[in-house]
Amino acid sequence: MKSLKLDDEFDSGVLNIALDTLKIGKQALVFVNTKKSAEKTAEEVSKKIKTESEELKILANDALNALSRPTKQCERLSFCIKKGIAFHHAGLIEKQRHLIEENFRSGAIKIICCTPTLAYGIDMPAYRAIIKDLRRYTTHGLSWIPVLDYMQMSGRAGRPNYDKEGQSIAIAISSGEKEKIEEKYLNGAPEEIYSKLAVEPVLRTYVLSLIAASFTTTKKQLFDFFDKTFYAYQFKDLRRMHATITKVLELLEDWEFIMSNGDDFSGANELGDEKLKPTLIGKRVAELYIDPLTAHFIITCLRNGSDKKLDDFSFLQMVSHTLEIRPLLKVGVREYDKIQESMLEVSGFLLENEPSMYEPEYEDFLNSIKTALMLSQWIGEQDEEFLLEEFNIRPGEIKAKLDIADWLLYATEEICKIMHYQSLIKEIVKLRLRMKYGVKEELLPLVRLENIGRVRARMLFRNRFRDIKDLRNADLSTLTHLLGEKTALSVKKQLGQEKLEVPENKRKGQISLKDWEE
DNA sequence: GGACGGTGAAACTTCAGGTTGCCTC
DNA sequence: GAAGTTTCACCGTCC
Repeated sequence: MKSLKLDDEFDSGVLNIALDTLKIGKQALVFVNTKKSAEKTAEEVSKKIKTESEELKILANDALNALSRPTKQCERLSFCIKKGIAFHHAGLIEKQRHLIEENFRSGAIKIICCTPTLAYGIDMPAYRAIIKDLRRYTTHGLSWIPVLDYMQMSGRAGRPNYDKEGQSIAIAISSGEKEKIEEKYLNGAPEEIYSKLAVEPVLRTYVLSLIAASFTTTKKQLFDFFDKTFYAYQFKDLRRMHATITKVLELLEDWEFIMSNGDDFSGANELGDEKLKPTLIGKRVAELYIDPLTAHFIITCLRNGSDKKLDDFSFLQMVSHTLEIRPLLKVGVREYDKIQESMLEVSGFLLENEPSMYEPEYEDFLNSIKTALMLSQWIGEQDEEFLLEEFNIRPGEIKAKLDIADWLLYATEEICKIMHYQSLIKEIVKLRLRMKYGVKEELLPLVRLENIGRVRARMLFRNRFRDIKDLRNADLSTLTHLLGEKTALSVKKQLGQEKLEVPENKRKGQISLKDWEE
C-alpha cells in the first residue's frame, strides 16, 4: 500500500483524485454503489472542468439524441461528456454505453463514474480504479461488499494492453474504516466460490432439461449425474441432495412436465431405476429454458383465462409476475393508493388469482401491477422520458424489461400451441409486435416498414396514411415532405414503387416530421 | 395583514447487475 | 447506513 500525494483542493477525496488523474494525463474509473451516485459524482467532476473540445461536443450531442426525445438522464450525460467525463450504469441504453466505452478507449473521455457494470471483464485504459463505496445496500442494511468484487474493480486499473502499472484507490471516510479496508480487502483472502446449482430455480431447470434431452432416463442416472457436480462436492451430504432432487422430480410430475413408470418418486427411492420421460409440454418448456415454475404459472393462468374476458393487460401482468422479469418496479409509499386504484380497474382482466391485501404476497403482486402498467404505457406510445418521470425507470432498464417480457410472451405462445389455445396466439403475436415498436395497434401496419418506427408511424397516421394501401396511393412529394427524401424513397421502394421522381416543392398544409418534433 | 420567497433543519425515501432462449413476425 | 429528496416551519420582504 502506498500513500498518494496530491493537492487537497476540494473537500471530496474522489474529486481531488479524479482531477489529479487528469493533471497527470491519465484516465480513471470511479466505482460507486448506486446509479444516482454515479450520475452525481460525474456531474460534480464535470463542473470543475473548464475546457471543451469540438470532438467532445459532437459526442455529447450523440449521447443527447440517442432517443427520439432526450430524457433528463440524456441531458445529464451530455453535459458530462462535453467535459470528457461520463457515468455508466444499466440505466443507459446500449448506444450510449457503447459510445462511452469506445471513447474512453480512444482517450476522448477521461473519467467514467460507474456502478459495478464496468467491473467485470472490461479491458480499458484506466490507470486508476477509484473505489468510492465499499459498502452496498442489502436486505440487512448496508454491508461490506465481497472481497471478490473489490478485486474485480481493482483489476480494471493498469491493464497490460494499455499501461505498465495501475493504481487501485479505496476511499475511507475515517481512520477506523481505513483499518477495516486494509484488513479485509488488502490483506484478506477472497471468499469461497459456491455452486449456483443449489438455487431452486436453477435446479428445477436443469433436472427438467436433463430428462427432456434424454440425457438421464432413470432416477439413478440423474443422481449419478448430480453426484459428480461441483454442487455435490461442496454439499457433501449426498442423501440430503438426493432428497432435494426427489422433491424437484415430484413437483415436475405434479406439473405434468415429466412422467415416470413408478407410482411416485419417493416409493422407489432406493432402487431408482424407474424410467423418467418428459411430456410433450415438458420437453418444450425445457427447450424454452424458462423456469418450470414460471411455465406452470403460465399454464395455470391460461387455464384461468379460458372463461374470462382478456385484454393486453392480462398478459402483461402475467409475465410481470414471474421470477425471470425480476426485479419488479417497486411501488413507492406515495404512489401506493394510485397503483391500488389502477389495480382495481384492471382486476377483471387478471389471469392469476389475486392475493388478499393481508397476505405477504400482496406487495409483490402490486409491484407486478406497476411493472405491467409501465409496459402498458409503453405500448400506449408513451416515451422514455414519460416512463422515467412516472415509473422511475431508466431507458436501459425499460429495454431490459421489454426483452424479458418478449421472451416470456414467446414462451406463452409456444405453450398455447401445445395446449390448443389457438385464439390466444394471434393476440400474443400482436402484443409482442406492439412491445417491440412501442405502438398502439392501429400503427402496426405502418411500423412493419423499414425505417418507420413509432414516431414516424404516428406522424403518418395523423396525416391520414393509415396502412400500406394509403402509402401506395400517396404521391412521393407528400411523403418526402413528411419523412424526408431518403426515408420517403425507401418506403416507396419497399412498396415496389421505386421509379418516382423527387419533388421540388413541399405540399402546403402538411405537418412535417420536424414540425412534429417541435 | 397577507402573499410570497428564501432558507435550513428535519423527516422521509431509496438503494447493482447479469446470464439464459427463440425467431426475424 | 447514507445520500438525495421532500416537507415544513420560520423569517424577512414587499404590496
